[in-house]
Amino acid sequence: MEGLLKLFNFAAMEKVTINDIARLTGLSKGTVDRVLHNRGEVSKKSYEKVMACIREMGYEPNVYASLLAGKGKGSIAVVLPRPEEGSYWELASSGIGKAEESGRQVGVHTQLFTYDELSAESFREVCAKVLSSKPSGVVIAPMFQYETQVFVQELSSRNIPYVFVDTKLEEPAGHLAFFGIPAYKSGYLCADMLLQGEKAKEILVVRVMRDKERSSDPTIDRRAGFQDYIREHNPACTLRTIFVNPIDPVATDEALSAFFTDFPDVRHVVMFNSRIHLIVPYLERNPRTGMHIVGFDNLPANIAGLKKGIVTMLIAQHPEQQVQDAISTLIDYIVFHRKPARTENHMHMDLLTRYNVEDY
Amino acid sequence: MEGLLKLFNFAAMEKVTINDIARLTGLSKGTVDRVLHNRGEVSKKSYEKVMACIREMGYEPNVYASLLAGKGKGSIAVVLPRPEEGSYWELASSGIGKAEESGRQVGVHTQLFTYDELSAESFREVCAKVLSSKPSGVVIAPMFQYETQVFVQELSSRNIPYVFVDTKLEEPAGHLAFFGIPAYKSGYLCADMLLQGEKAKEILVVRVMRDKERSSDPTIDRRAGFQDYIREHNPACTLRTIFVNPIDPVATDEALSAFFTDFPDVRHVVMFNSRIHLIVPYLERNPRTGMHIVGFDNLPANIAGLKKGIVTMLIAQHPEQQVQDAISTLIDYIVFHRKPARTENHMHMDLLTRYNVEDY
DNA sequence: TGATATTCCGTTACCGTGCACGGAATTTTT
DNA sequence: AAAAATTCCGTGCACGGTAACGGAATATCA
Repeated sequence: MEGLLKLFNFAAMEKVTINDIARLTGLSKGTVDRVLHNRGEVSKKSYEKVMACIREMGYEPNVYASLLAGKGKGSIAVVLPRPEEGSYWELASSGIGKAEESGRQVGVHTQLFTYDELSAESFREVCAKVLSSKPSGVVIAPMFQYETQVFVQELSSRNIPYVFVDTKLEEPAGHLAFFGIPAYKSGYLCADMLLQGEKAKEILVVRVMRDKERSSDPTIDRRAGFQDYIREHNPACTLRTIFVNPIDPVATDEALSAFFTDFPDVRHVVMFNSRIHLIVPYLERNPRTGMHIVGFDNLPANIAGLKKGIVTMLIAQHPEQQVQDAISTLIDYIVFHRKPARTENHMHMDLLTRYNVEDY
Repeated sequence: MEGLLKLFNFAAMEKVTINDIARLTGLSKGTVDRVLHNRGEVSKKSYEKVMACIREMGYEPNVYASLLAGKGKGSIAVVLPRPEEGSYWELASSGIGKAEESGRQVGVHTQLFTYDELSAESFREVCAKVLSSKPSGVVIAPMFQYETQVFVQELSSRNIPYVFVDTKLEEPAGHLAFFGIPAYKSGYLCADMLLQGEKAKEILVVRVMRDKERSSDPTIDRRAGFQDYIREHNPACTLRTIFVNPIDPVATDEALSAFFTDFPDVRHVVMFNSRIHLIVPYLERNPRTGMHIVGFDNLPANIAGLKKGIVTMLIAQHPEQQVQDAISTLIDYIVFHRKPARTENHMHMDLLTRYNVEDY
């Protein structure tokens, strides 16, 4: 048989079909199909023969024929924090749209599930909903370590593949892939971009006050990376922190005003979350020359700040790209049975200035 | 009929097939297929009826069925300058690989044609070869305005779609799309990145001497953008130019050495082509502190210079992405009959530093 | 008017897989 | 050993579209 197969392999060359396998093994395509999807009702002998032949001939199923013949391929659940208007998570959600398009063609549709990013309880509820929707794949932006752990265990036991975006669990889990940026490094980069090889005496770090329950927060690592850079390259520099209230612009303005009367010489400002736009209105009304202001993420409001010339640079994580890639990866896995090239995908940290932001 | 169709449209909702159209028009799917690919042999009356019905029902062909039934879809020719080792065009060529993968699945294969970027004659020869290969689509990186003009006219007359990368013709042509970065703006951006809001007294502009025949050169516009930025933001600054020989490292070192003995205070260096790596060896052996060095393109050698800390920043055009997008666009058009969203695609100018270059 | 072109259109056999159905081959039961 | 239960496997249709083939309807010619 060996010889015969080799011969055939050479002759057929291009594309081996299920019929070829059937003919070569002396079985029918029905049987071949059964072993391909190993759904039983095949004798051990036949099974081995078919498997050998498949390997020998390098058979690869024709995806298009399969798609044409098959029914729907199920749905993909995307689990994200509930997006507020113009927020980071709204940007992330927007990635679903494009992925949905390509998914629809292969009979996969995408469903968004959102939870309150401050409440582990709401996350648990949403997980239950997701499970009862019987998805064939799940994309998760995890905020709560423990709850997520429980959730993915359940997914594993049901053989449902899942992909993390933005953050992943600390313990190595059975995730199909992860898409995000390295938080620590992004902070390091941020410092480099802020200082540009110069020295600064003082830097203003603006933080938002939030009593959030979430247990994994990339801004913590980001701040660590930033501080390490300063320690290494500019140890004489002082970091001065103020807190602002994201839902109270007046208080924010007052806080900034107070700061700059106390420290009028500060020229460098940084924020580690996606809300650098919060400080734009104040600086627009109270312009200061020679400012270097660096923030994160390509939110519309941030980009507006960039174009106005208030914000010097944004480091973009492109969350929309992350969820898009995550969904594509799942589709590839579910429909085409292809595993992603890499499990951990550290996405490129994009640097945005007023001069390169136009072209996306 | 109007009413009936509306009704059906509502009822069918999800996916309209060619059989539905046939049934609704009282014709056979053979006829419907003929109008869909307008290959004649259909009476005007039937043609109109089918077209109306298609529009009414929002019919979209099932790509997978089509792919399954159809034969090969032909080939795409990619016309680029012959890549030297580690050059810009080698990077561009590498984009073919990934596109080839997705193309193969739909029965389209990609073929690379290269010409000598210094010889219009060789370009003409290659064009002839391309035509005789009867491609169903062409990607062109044009160097010679006139010859390209002639070539695309020929393509047009044969109804072969073509896409430009890197540069396009000055006169609006019938190209399906263009992928590249805005040259002038990239120079402007480059100046902004080099100075970072500071002032400089002098800037070294390094150029290569090449007596090339090519008639469209993006580095010219790039230099213009750079100069305009300087004029606007830093008019007191002097640009000092030296020329280096790309194939003679020793002479390059001497030129740099001579320059820095004459002007030891210069801290800013820029090159407008993709060869910033040429000056890396000298600066590695003769380190100077506080240097700001900006160049273009993510060539391996340039990235190495970045990682060593010699080059401060690279502005990447990602030519590999450009040709990949170009090929995808052609495939979309040839196979799926979809036109690209935009004809002119100004790609994002990516800013690379030593801290964000790791993750591609 | 009958013969011959020409235009137009329906039929049909694929493309490669998925899957239901029923039947043959084999084993277990009585 | 015949009947019943299993195990195993082949057949055939469906999926939506392509395109060759040949025939019906109409137009053109003698």
